[in-house]
Amino acid sequence: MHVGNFRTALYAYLVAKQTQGAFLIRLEDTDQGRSIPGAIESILRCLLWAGLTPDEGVVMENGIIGQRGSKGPYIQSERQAEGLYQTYAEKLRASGHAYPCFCTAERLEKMRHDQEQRKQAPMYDRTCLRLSSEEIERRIAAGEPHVLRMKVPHERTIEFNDAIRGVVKFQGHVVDDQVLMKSDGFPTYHLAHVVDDHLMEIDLVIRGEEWLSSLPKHLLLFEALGWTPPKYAHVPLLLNADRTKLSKRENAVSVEDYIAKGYLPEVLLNFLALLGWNPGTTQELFSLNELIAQFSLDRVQKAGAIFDVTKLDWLQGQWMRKIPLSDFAARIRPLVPQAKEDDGFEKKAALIQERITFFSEAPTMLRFFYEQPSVSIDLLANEKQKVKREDLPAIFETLGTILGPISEQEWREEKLLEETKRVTGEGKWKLGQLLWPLRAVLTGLPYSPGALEVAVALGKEETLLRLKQAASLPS
RNA sequence: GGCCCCAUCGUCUAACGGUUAGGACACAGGAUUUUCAUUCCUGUAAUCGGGGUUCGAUUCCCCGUGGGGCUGCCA
Repeated sequence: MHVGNFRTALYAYLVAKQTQGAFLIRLEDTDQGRSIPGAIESILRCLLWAGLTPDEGVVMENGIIGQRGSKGPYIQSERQAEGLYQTYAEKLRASGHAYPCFCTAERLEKMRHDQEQRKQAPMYDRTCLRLSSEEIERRIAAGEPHVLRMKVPHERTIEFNDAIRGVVKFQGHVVDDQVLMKSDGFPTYHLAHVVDDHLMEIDLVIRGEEWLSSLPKHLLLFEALGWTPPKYAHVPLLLNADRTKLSKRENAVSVEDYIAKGYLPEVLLNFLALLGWNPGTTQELFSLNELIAQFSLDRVQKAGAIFDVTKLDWLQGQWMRKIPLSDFAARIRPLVPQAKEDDGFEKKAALIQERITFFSEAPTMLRFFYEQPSVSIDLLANEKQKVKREDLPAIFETLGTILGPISEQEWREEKLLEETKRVTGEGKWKLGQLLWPLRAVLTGLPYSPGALEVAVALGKEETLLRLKQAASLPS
């Protein structure tokens, strides 16, 4: 699930909840060639993770996908199988709002190419609109592949009021005769959207700005079918740093990426809500319920927002301190990857770094122990490659023995400093990194982020709770 | 090329036509801290350009400029 779609889903959810409406999931899978196995599971999992549970449509319960609601099916391929879109396509054709087109892909390609050469806007030239009804019947009867195109009234001006953008106008003659039914019998998005949103009694459509230019087509279709269109809100796009449309190439754009990195659902929700919307106050931290209470479309920004995750880490820190003590250990624990028995520290450290990017200290510290011969002493000297997670407590214990009982006053800073300098060539910088986490774990004193990480790695949940209690956690 | 949308600090953004143009993140400096954390204080930093309208434009209008989206038998 793309973060941009996730934000749109959030906005839709918020409006649905604050207006006592239903948040509905419909699966738009009319392009058979582009269906990705497991995609719907992934999307629903992300929604569930964030607490955006659908009231109706395609739902997931106990990991099983099902459908709920009286206006189903909610999967367009199933609706297509029922001949639902075909019915309305025929109505449109009968009323003269659509016509069959037999043009081949090759001809269309050549046509567009020629139009571009002549510096014209690429648009269907209506060759097939001039076909006689006899010829049309004959070619259809002969089984010739064809599509159904909508006949856009060129003389019309289509005007509409977008909830975010206000009044927007289009001249009919610049709107292309969009394909409504493909030659494989599936509808295109345009037809499916109009038919389904009417049948499912959708009264508000929140979608990305990339749809704005096809809105006149949709409005015309609602009109041709004699239906009242929903309200529309076209939200601005999320952008790359260079202000182009947010892409996978330049950013981590999948919600699953952020889940894997250990960000809390509250954090992603809070972050995304504020990218393009603000309450008009100085409040920065919002729970889902607060968003439901305060969100409004008229405070959504018109300009696109750069997807800059810098603020995400700050939010993570804020929420880490905010969540209840009782939840804390349970929510942190699963973030630590299950390293294999024979994974070395390097591997483990890399895994941790990869998965918990906001705990920067621990991997370095683990590496230090791993590479530090004088600390590892005999314990590690001969088994460098075989160190297991299970060995960690022993290592720490050994360290404790070497350093003597650790107390507030008798802290063997000198010795460690000396060793650290010898091995790393650096001084206090590494020392602080090492001492505090270690001390915290060994003595149970709540202190550093490294301690948190070590405690997680060792499964010391009591320590986690103490750390949390100290309320001095960095992100 | 055509059509449509947009334009305030580096980023996210606030500002009934009248503010020293505000906040947050990031950054810099400082205080607290037996950590590179937290917390606190301070600082650097913006209205794309040009015309109007007005006593007065960030705000309203027009023209530029810049950026983006669409221009598929994809959504």
